[in-house]
Amino acid sequence: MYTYEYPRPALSVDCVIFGLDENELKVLLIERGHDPYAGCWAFPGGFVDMDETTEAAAKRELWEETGLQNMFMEQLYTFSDVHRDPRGRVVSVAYYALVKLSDVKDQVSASSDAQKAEWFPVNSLPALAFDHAKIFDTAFTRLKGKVRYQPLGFELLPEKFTLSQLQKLYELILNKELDKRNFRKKILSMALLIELPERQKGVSHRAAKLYQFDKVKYKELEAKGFSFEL
Amino acid sequence: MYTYEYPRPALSVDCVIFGLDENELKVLLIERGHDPYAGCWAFPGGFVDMDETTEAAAKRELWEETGLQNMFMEQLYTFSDVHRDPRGRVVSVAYYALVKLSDVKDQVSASSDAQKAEWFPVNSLPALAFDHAKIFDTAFTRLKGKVRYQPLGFELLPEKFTLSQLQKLYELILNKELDKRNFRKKILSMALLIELPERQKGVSHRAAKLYQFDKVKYKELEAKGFSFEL
DNA sequence: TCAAAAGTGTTCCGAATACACCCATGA
DNA sequence: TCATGGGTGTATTCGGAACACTTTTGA
Repeated sequence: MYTYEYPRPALSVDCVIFGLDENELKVLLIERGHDPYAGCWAFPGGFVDMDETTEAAAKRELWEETGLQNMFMEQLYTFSDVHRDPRGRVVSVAYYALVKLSDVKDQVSASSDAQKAEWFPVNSLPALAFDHAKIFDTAFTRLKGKVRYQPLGFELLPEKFTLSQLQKLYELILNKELDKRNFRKKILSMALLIELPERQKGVSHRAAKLYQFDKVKYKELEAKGFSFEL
Repeated sequence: MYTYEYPRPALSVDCVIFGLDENELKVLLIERGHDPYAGCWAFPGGFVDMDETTEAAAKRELWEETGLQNMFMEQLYTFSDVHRDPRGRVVSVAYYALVKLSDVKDQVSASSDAQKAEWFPVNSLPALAFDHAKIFDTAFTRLKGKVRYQPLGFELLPEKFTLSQLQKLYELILNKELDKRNFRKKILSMALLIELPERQKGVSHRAAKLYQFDKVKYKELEAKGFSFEL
């Protein structure tokens, strides 16, 4: 057996979780109960066990701290500044995740009894612990970049959504207005949306058709070289 | 002072270094001198010291093992499979780098006395140690994806190059033929190439004009929202 | 004079953009 | 009946794709 006898940095994970709340993009933060940075807000995270991958650790921590699971999650970047944690050398592998906030909004506050968890609009975050402001910037930049050529948007919407909801989502993330007719033409021309035999309910105006993203078809097309692009 | 008293995975870095050799894209491999995987080829890499970032570690290892420095380098992905290293738990932060192979070809073999370093065409790699085949796939996929919307190609060419060299490079990486006139039109229309008052020498056909990439101008345009795209 | 690569414009087609009005619904 | 958002088509413009011949050079 071979072993390494050098001192090792500690290894942690952190998760930036995005959720769409009505007309605002939000992220989930945890209020730290003790030092360092007691009272500060931080992304959920923790240390990696010896028998789990970093991705498994990220999912476990998320489950433990927020009760969330089964969302879209992807590795973001590994942060290794020597002094990023005052307690000593900690290298952190960051992930970002997208959740259908409409489905889980109550769930989060209910299950995070020990710690205070809260959704904050991406444009008005409180002071963040460690280098989490940097992690957030990296995550948000990645999301903005990737949403244009990968169908990430659907991970943030409910299963059934209207075209206006979809458009608003893109306008929020890309931070620019889109033409309604052109947007619809383009998104429908990809033939990746299933039109449901249902409509919106309880709105005081004409009810919009509901659509669903056809994940199966997307996977097929993707394998054939098709690339989603907005 | 706070400390963590849990067992920690070891933390290493690995570098996939791409170089363009005539009409082939190659990567640099090191032959392993001892177990595990003695005699196998692997990407240069090593363990992260307590007082350096992973990026610094990657650059240091590269310098120690190959004598290379000052090349373009970017974090690729962090690999954390529990059994990726038979010696125990090792998490590795992988980087990829691009070098102007024409400038450094001899340098590498000269400085890597202790270990055998060799450039292999990306399409005929030997068996690789650990999960390095997976790391390579990730790196090559990233390169192919990123070269289209970031001016990475120039990192692989000599300072002064011809448009044909540039085109061949893109054809190699994207693995498809490009139309000469359209390619030139497009690349010149970006106005990011400086036409030098020089030409190719020693060729038995009409000598091509030499160009240089205008990095300064690119940075300016990029800051204004311009995006390179081939 | 031959071989080999450099260099150069135009036409065509499809996609992106810009743009304005009627429809359905609940209050 | 009014306010609110849902839903639809066309004309124009711009960029991408296809395509072939002349020029220069050294061997």
